Amino acid sequence: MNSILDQLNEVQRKAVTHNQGPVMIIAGAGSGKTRVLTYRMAWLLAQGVEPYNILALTFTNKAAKEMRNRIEALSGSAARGLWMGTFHSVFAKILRMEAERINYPKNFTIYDTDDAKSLIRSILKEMNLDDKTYKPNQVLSRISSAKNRLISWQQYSADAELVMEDGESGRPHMAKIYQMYQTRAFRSGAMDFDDLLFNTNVLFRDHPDILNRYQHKFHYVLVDEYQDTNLSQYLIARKLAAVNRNICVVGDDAQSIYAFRGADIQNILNFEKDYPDAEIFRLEQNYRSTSNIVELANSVIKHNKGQLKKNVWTANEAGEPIPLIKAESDNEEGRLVVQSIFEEKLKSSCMNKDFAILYRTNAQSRPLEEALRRLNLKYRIVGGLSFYERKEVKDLMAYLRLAVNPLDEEALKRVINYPKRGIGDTTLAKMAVVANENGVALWEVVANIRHVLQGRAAGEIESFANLIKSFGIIASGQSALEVVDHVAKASGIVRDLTADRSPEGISRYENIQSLISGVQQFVADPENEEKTLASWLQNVALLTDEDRNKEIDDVITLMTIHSSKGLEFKNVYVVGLEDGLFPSMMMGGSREDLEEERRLFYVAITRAEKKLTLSYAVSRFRYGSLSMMEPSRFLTEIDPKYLSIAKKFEIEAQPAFRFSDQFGSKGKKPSATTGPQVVAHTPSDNFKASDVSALKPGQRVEHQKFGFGTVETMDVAGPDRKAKINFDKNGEKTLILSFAKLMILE
DNA sequence: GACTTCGACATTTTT
DNA sequence: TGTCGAAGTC
Repeated sequence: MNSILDQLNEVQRKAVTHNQGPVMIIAGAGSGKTRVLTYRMAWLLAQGVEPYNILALTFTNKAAKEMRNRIEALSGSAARGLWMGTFHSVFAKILRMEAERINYPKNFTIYDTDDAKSLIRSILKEMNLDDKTYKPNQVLSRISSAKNRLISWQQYSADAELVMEDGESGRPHMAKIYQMYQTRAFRSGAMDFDDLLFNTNVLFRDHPDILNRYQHKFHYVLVDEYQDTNLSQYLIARKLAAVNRNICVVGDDAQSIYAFRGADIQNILNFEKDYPDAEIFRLEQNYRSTSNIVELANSVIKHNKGQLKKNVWTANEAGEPIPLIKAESDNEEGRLVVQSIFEEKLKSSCMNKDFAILYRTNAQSRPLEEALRRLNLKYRIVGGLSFYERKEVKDLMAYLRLAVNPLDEEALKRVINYPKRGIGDTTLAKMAVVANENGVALWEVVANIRHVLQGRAAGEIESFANLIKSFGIIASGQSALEVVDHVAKASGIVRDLTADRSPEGISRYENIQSLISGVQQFVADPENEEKTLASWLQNVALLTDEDRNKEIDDVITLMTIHSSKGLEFKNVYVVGLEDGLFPSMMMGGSREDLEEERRLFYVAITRAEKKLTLSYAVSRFRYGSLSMMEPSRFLTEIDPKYLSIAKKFEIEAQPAFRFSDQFGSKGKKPSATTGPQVVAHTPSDNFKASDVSALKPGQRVEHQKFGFGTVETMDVAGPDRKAKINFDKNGEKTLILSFAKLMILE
């Protein structure tokens, strides 16, 4: 075991061997974070700690899987039985064992985001609410953030402030929707992602005996990516570690990029307050990247305030300076980036898999794909619509869900008329009314349809109910593989798909086959103790990564920066560095939002080992029409000495700013000779883009970048309506209203 | 009840 | 731009 410790630097070694009491490891990008975590567990195992006494929590399946592989390489079979997985998967497992205690069926369903949205839509319809004021997405995220803060629907409706907020934003029925949503999901024997964590908290709160059992079971609790925990997760970890106090958290506040889904960076910033006796280790040596890359990243992140003190450095060589590519359009950006990859491949004889292209939004992938195809470069897109989101896969999954839990309303609605059996919307609506009136699940009505309906439709419903019941019987008796195979055929899905001989139809059929072989693999994997359909479903419901993609393929990877977290590539291209896109204009414009975007940029930069390339386009197709872009403010924050064409950037930056002239601005521009030609403006703390459809000449406005100004003239209304605005510090600018971030004052 | 067409709409990130 | 839901037609 000592030989293992030899592979660590001094701080790493201390962090690994200091295994009693609370520990926080602040791990800079590329500093061997995963290595420390895995060695720490291997070290514990070597000290004779039983694997089932160790709980390791991650955020992604990918991270959990990688850690498992690495520990197995170190400890071999001793690692078997470690409790390791995502927060959601570990606690789904625990909830499943303890389900009766909180009145859920043992085989509860896990609703994915689509199920949740569809449920919200049904509720809105039934409550006669307009889904334009109550956008399902917004409703869901409001509910989600409440649950992440452990606010039940009862507390929500009793909370004057929350209710007032909803009233002010024109959505007074939000609390009621939340209540309905929870009630219906509960009746369906279903939990959404947030419920898994919320209900774990409920379980531990209301059942001290259970909490006590797990507190004593887990002698050691490790949390990866601690900066991404939300309140719900934070409390779970804290409670579980309260007895043994052997909690070890690893994270990097500079890489916190999930505030939008409730992550609270304060959790890591306050660790020392929570555990005054905590031992803190700082991993500051970066082993991944060239010093140019490390220092460029540092020069970016230092614009954020309120960080944990750390100094990331590297002993690696300086490496190449960072090129900045300027393109006239998104298509040209694609061509230039791909061309650069092509040349780099020849020059340094890299493989395809040594390259990654990172962007802020999935929509940016298309021009890149086209360029890659033109040069015949193989690539793979991570994210986008995953395998499990395909219609045919979801259809089969819905049948399987029903086999395990017929109460599952979303699954029921999905397949009650697929394949076609003449049960239409009218009948369904009728049944829904009956279900609501009696406060029972939709399934109860379906299963007892003769009490409600007679006639042809009733006959169809009856045979559907019998089909589902027969699936249920098979599911409880046979192995997952047999069930899936049977259900695929008996449901009529296979027949429906094989009837379609078009290429798409064939590929749909192949997806079904692929799902079946997925079950086969699951059943064959010794790591999965339970081989039932129910446990497979639970497993799959929490799978989003395309873990299915074999890494052996030599392909270029395209993905969002978010999904690149934790990965590294020899060559990284960060594209679309334009204001409004990155940083995203969807963010409110507050300092916190901007800082999160900046951390996202930091994450992107630090994925690169040998060579980093940045790019932006002057114009880009968005929402179907062409829009003019300005270089990202982040580019101006980079110390130019790290850019290979720093000087050129300054010169080339001008055309980007000149575009306002093309729209007729005669305003005087500041005669700066270096840097961007805009007098910097820091948006007010309460800056928020206003609805500008009613903007009038004479009004005072604030622009995020140009500062305060007065509206001079307005174009006629239209999709690219423009306004001429005279800015106090930056002169006249003509802005396209649909893209300008303006706050109307007074 | 099934199918077609049209129109509106939204486009940030994920367990 | 493309998706998705709703209304309209057979």
